[in-house]
Amino acid sequence: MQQTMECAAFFGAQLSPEKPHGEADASAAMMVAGRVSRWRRNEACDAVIARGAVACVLSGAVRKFAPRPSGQRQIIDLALAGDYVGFAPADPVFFLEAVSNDTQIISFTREQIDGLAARFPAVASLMQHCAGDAIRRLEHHLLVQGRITAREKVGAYLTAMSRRVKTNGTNTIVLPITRYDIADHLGIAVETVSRAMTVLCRRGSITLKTPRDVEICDSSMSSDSDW
Amino acid sequence: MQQTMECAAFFGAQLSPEKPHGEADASAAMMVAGRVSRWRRNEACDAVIARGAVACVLSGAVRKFAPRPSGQRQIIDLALAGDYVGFAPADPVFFLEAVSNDTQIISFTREQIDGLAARFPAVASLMQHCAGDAIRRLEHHLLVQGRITAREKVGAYLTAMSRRVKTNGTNTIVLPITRYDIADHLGIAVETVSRAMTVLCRRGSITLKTPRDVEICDSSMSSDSDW
DNA sequence: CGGGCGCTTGATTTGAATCAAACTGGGTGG
DNA sequence: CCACCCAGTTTGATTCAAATCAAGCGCCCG
Repeated sequence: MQQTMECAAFFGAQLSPEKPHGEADASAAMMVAGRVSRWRRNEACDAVIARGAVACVLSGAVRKFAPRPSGQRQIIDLALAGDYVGFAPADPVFFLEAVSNDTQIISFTREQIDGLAARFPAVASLMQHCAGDAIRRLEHHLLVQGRITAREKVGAYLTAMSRRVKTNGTNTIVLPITRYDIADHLGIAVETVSRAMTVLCRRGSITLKTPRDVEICDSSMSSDSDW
Repeated sequence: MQQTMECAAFFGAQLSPEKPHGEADASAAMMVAGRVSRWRRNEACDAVIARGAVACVLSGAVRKFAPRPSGQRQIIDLALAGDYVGFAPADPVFFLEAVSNDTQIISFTREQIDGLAARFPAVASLMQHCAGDAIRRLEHHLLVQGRITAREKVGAYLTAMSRRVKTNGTNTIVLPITRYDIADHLGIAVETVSRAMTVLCRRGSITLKTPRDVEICDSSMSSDSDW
């Protein structure tokens, strides 16, 4: 997914979880309708999700955030390859930025989506499904934000990432974002993120090969006292 | 809305924000398809949103939460009359409870919704719209959760409620939930909520006629340093 | 090679949790 | 009818986790 991808295969896989018919056409139609754009690290790409539009991350990752007067950013959503953003009516409070170099996005206007959904039931159900995913992502994030201790937040973030990032069979993941981003995502200070990592290391819950390469040894770390 | 309501008028208003045709049929169909249930304060009504189902609050209010081992509840969503819940695939982590006596809910199965949406475009677009609303509610909640100080959280909660609750023209609102619920909603302690209220009173930002009746005097309180 | 960014660690401060206790009002039972 | 009880709320004292302030290290990139 990180490398240049086969869009057809990409949408095909998303569109046909159960129904084996019609998704080829739907996939082709989505490719034709959508506008693909490419962004570099930290570039603002918020224009692509104006007014009810929808966008899908093809490669790289994207963060949605609200800036704070203090200079902090409240990162409310992190969309990885395959994730959709922008179902809610666009709120001027939020910005969208590429997290990594060579982030590719395919975006659709509200009209395009409605048109596609009308012609292809598979697209309509994909959109429903993806809106549900977005809701689930937000709910989960809310749960993590509400966790009491900073260690739990960081642990929960790591285990969530290990589920969302491709792992090549190992339980080693490459964190898509910096410590600063993690801090803004979890609503805690960078130093606290760093300290939490250190503690988790000492406990043997994780191993840091480099700051970005994390091996998850004990996936029960997300709870000092579990849910 | 609090009293026994005219369902037809209710759905009619929701269905016809712009299109004046067909919504009468759609409204009638929704009333016939949906199952209305009635709950008392603190009753669990989670059964109604199983497996992709959708429910709409007719009167009263409903809270969606995840219990914590500590006995705390993480309230991730508060649905008032007119709000919809349950677009995300039901997650066993979450429970649904009535907040007030005489809470009425109308619930639809996934199949019912799909059927209605297929027959009535207005219903399909209503569902999209409501999913978007749910996302916005969650995003806003995430923003509030991420706010730094407890006073800001409480202030933001109050201003949000003043927008969502009917106010009879005045800027006095009746809080739909207890301090305990507010605490679990904002991820802070009851005592902290109470103290924050007291401080906001002393500052003149609000006036407490009774603990539940709040008059909003200065709606800029939601920010010690605004967004 | 210098500079800045990302990361880590240490010392200090502080806001909120926790522990503890008292007050209120509405509802129930004697 | 009154006494009691209890859920909800408020206030105070103490503790503690995380923010803040401060500094140093490694590394990539220009």
